[in-house]
Amino acid sequence: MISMIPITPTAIKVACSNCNLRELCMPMGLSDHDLDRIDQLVAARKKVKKGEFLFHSGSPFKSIYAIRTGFFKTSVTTEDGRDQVSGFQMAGEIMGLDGIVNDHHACDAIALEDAEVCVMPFEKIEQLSLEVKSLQHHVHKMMSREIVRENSVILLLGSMKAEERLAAFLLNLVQRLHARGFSQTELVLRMTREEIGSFLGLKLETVSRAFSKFAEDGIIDVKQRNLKIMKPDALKQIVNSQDKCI
Amino acid sequence: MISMIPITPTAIKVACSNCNLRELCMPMGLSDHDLDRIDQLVAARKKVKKGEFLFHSGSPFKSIYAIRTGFFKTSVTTEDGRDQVSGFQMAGEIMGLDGIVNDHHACDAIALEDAEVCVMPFEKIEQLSLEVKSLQHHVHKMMSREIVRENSVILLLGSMKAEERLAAFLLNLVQRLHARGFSQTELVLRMTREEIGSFLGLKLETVSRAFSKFAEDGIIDVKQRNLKIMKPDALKQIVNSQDKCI
DNA sequence: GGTTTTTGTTGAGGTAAATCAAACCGATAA
DNA sequence: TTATCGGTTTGATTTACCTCAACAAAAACC
Repeated sequence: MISMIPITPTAIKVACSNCNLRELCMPMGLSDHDLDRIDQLVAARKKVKKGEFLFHSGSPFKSIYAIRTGFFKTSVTTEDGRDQVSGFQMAGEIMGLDGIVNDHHACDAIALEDAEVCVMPFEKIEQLSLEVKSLQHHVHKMMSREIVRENSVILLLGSMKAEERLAAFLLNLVQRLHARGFSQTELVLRMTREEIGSFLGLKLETVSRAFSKFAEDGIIDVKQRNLKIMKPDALKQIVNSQDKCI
Repeated sequence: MISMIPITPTAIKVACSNCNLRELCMPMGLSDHDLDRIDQLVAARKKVKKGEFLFHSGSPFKSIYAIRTGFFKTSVTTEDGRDQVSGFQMAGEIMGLDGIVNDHHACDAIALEDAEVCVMPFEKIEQLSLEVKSLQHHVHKMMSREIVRENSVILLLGSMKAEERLAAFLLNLVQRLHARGFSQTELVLRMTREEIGSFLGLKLETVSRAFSKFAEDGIIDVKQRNLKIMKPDALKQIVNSQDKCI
């Protein structure tokens, strides 16, 4: 689905001004002058094949990346080798912001399907932010958005049970896809059950069982990675189903 | 402990330049000129009594806050009323960055003991960031640091079991306290078992049992909120104790 | 000082999710 | 066609944590 985002394969100019994802990664309402300058932010486009790393945890931080096409996962690792998926990213989303503090990346970014990203050297962004106020504010917003996103993941991991987590995850996925012009009800899961489980703090068997349960209840229709949400409201209710007995 | 940070009660000038926490919340190596301007960032100091809110989730975002003295918790809430502690903050740390994206706060901030914070209007910060490059970079670092911190919380919640979580939590606490000049081994817990549990995604009974277990094993010495770490290495080993059987 | 309230500990039993294990499916290749 | 392989489903069993409950110990309140 993601890869169906229309791009004109000929004459791709490395420029944000004619990018159809502009409103997702760049500030709006820029003057022509500022727009010209913003175009210089993207040093290059980079293709990343399915399964390849965009960056590794610990590698030097130079740039942040905006996804043009494709789908990524980011994962964090403990000293003793445990790792966990910390997020899934789709077109228009930004990766690499966690590298700023210590000048090296704090997570791995791995493509779950063939992808293309815009490479934006962070030095350049900071340079230009000094002059284009709306860009500066946009950067702040991107980072704040990531903080808020992680807040909600923390809430999910700390206070929800298996089925609630999966329901919240699915709703979040379609919501983001819908914002990109895709269906509100149908989607293709780009990740394995194990990766979903890792993200949700569950084992793959538990994820599978939750899928089966939802399907059995007629809430969703799953066939492998193809998923159709039959009763969105039922999903929402599952998420907000904290025992309200009292 | 925290409240023992020496401050001169007389003639407190609202100025970062003579604040002993400067190196924690502000960039270093500023020229005198820039330092003068930074001093203007702090609009006011604000005292927050134990149990009071510094800000509420949903309330309009205007400022971020640097803790001068005291100890806070932040907590996030689901639609259906579940809430969870998303972090504990101590002197020199910043709160409120999650408010930037949507112009309203995304969590509650509650003082766990009488506290004092520096109120820094974010508009002012952005304004001054346009001119003081090191401040701009500092803001980016603060936000990135928060992203990385949350990453590690996600890892904790998603992949560790009860005792590992508590051990990681305690180590993180002393490490931060130590960076502020306090003991590496002794600390006073500013929060209840329930709040620790909420943060760690556990019930208070589980937290209490884990404490008792650690004490029984001679790893720590707990008496109410007073805690002494007898074997830091044992704690570290518990954190990194993913079954390495194979 | 005593009384209430809050906070913390400990035990017994129940349950959601993990673990272990087997079978299944779809894709790719021999 | 059959074989292989990664991913998925499903069942049986175990276990870590939760729940419920009683009690103890501070802290707070009058």
